[in-house]
Amino acid sequence: MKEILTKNLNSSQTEAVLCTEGPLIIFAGAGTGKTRVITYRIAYLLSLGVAPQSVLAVTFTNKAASEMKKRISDLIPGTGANTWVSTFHSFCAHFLHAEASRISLNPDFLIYDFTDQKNVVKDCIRELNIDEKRFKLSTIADKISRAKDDLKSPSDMAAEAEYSGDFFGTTAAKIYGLYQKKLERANAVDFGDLIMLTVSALQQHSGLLEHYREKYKYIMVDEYQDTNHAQYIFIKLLAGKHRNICVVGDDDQSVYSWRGADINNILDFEKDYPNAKSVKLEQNYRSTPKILSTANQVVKHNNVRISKRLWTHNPDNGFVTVLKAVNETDEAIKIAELICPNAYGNKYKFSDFAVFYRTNAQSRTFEDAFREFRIPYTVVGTLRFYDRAEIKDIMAYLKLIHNPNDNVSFKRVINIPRRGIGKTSIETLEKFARFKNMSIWQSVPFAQKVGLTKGPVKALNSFTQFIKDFSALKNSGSVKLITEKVITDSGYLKELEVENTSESKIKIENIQELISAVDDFETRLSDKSLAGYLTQIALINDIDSPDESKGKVTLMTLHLAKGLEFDNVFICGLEEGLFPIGESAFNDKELEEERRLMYVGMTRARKRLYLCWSTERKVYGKTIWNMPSRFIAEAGFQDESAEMEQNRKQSFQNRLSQGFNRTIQNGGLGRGQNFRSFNEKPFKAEILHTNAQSYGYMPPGGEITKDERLDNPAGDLSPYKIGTAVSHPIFGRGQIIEKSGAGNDLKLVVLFETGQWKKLLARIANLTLI
DNA sequence: TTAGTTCCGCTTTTT
DNA sequence: GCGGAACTAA
Repeated sequence: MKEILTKNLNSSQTEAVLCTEGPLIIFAGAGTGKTRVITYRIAYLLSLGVAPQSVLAVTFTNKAASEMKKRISDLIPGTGANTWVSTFHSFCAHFLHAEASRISLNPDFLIYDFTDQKNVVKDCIRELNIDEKRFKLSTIADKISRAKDDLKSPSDMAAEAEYSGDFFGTTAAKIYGLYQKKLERANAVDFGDLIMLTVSALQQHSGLLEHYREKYKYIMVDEYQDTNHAQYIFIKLLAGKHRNICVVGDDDQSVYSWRGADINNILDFEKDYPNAKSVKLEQNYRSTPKILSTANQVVKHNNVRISKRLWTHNPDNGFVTVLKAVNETDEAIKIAELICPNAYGNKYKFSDFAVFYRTNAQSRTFEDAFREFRIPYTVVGTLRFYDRAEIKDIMAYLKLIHNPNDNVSFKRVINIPRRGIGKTSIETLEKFARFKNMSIWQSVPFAQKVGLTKGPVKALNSFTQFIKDFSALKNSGSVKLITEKVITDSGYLKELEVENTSESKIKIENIQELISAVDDFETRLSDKSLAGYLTQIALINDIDSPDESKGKVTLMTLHLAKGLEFDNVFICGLEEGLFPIGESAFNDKELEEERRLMYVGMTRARKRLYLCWSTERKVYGKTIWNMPSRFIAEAGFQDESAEMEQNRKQSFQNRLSQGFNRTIQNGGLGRGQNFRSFNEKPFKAEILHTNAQSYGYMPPGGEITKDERLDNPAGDLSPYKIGTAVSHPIFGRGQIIEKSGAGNDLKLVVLFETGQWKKLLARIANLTLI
């Protein structure tokens, strides 16, 4: 086994793998083979005879967990599959189910997501007669979540606020208190509770703690820089006996402090475990030296970090460059031009490109431009499958069948489809329920007594009957059957069919997809119960969509980019106020987190990295002028941006004089389209996501071939086109990105592979087409 | 009760 | 400039 390891690992990776006993911290820089080290380390442990059941590996995302599981069982077929690899939340959910009786918890608990949480908070704020304007839903819901991340109860929060004379905090604590009561009454827990309840169970029941400590002799934590206080304590408790704890992370990639992550957990690991061994993985296998040194240069500006320096043996064949645009549309067009099929002599697939931005709102401009340029793209992460209204509706029915006391779900579907049960009816009923300390469901029989009119009473009764009719199926029938019955018998599907709009058709499609996801769940998992399904869904917030990104350019926020890699990366909107965002530049802590986010983005690039900014940008419908982001200067581009300003001004003038025309001849739209029309929102978002094949443009497999090159604009007979790859006797290979003038006066702006930009007179530049 | 209209206020979002 | 929530009219 040792030979296999050393053959496939470098020396520090090997060192980390072989160190199995005692606390170990692995500082794993971007692209240094972190997952490889974790999986090999587990494989090595098993090869030493450690029982797979006594190894616990914890991650943050389901994606990371399943990836790790797969790689372990690839490495060790058979026993490898028995190691316990899961997310923090999923582990705790299992724990709470298993130990429910010991800690007087009803094991049928539901898991509330953030939307559910906000709904409960809303109820609390109204019930307590608190000014909704001053105490915003999401702010309070967030504050409650952060409190749980810090293992703070409502009274802890109240005491703290009291002490510091914080009125807002005092009120928030009141809301938190009521919120918690409501959750208990509905037999629901939120994400924060999963961890917090587990921690307190372990703290209060020494028998339990002893048992789990003994069980998990080896513990590994991935992305340790993202752990919050509760998770930190949880791990500390579990590892308290054998102390074989190995954490892996990169403080430079800590970008979730706003979600409670505490970077000090990783920075202080060696203080917490004084005899800890520390290994730094610094050899990068992903990026070119130029990209790495630039990223290093940027992150070096942070004060709070563990010093490290990434290096690589990779060939130096890429570049980092700055792209300056005149406005956000121009930014998108310039990027589209670089991506469009002419780019780089057909060397790349669309899926080799990624566009990162700080805020989701920025994606729209790119969607418009890419559509115009016939560039297939996929926007990652905007609206997740299980967050769609129609899916949440169906899920609410299922939750209600499982647990009728779930007020959030009750209120969600009581009038969907419309049953004539309005706001006032529900409010009266809810008030009564609250007074009697019962759920809305339990108060339905008293509807008439409370003064509801005939119609609503009748509708309420038939609704509760409808839910009750599932009671037999609930325990014995398949979840798929229940789901199908809900969809049809509730009239939900019917209403969508009658609506018959493009939106309703998509909703129906999504519902069908939900059914196949349920089917998938039933064939894959051993726990086929409704309860099992609901837990599963609460913790896994997306369905697998393997081919989603195939042959498409990826658009996403920088946060979502963590862990991924692409040959060509565009980081956009690099402007003060947008990235670093808002007021973060005035707060060292926040600024450093923004800078880490920049570092994360930069280190995603394998070969080419573009730092893009725009002098002018529309924000909330108003045009604003921004300074270039300090991160551009920190990356060492003070001079270039000045030089390029000249080029850009010139090129924008040219564009203006050409009336922004660009003709696409072999795409579906054969006519010249004016770029101004971008803002007119030509299609619905769903249509934007259709596979590019439907345009007759992308061949299967997503490879770009010569035949699909964009043609010349009509009437332009010059061989020099925007996007054409050329070679220069001195500057080497490059690509035309701007052109102006004609004939003897034809000027070209060429972006060379070295990253340099040059404006050349075509007649004397001696360029050759390649 | 619901449909239509106006008004507000906007980072990031692993679970 | 857009979406959600709150208000208003029927």
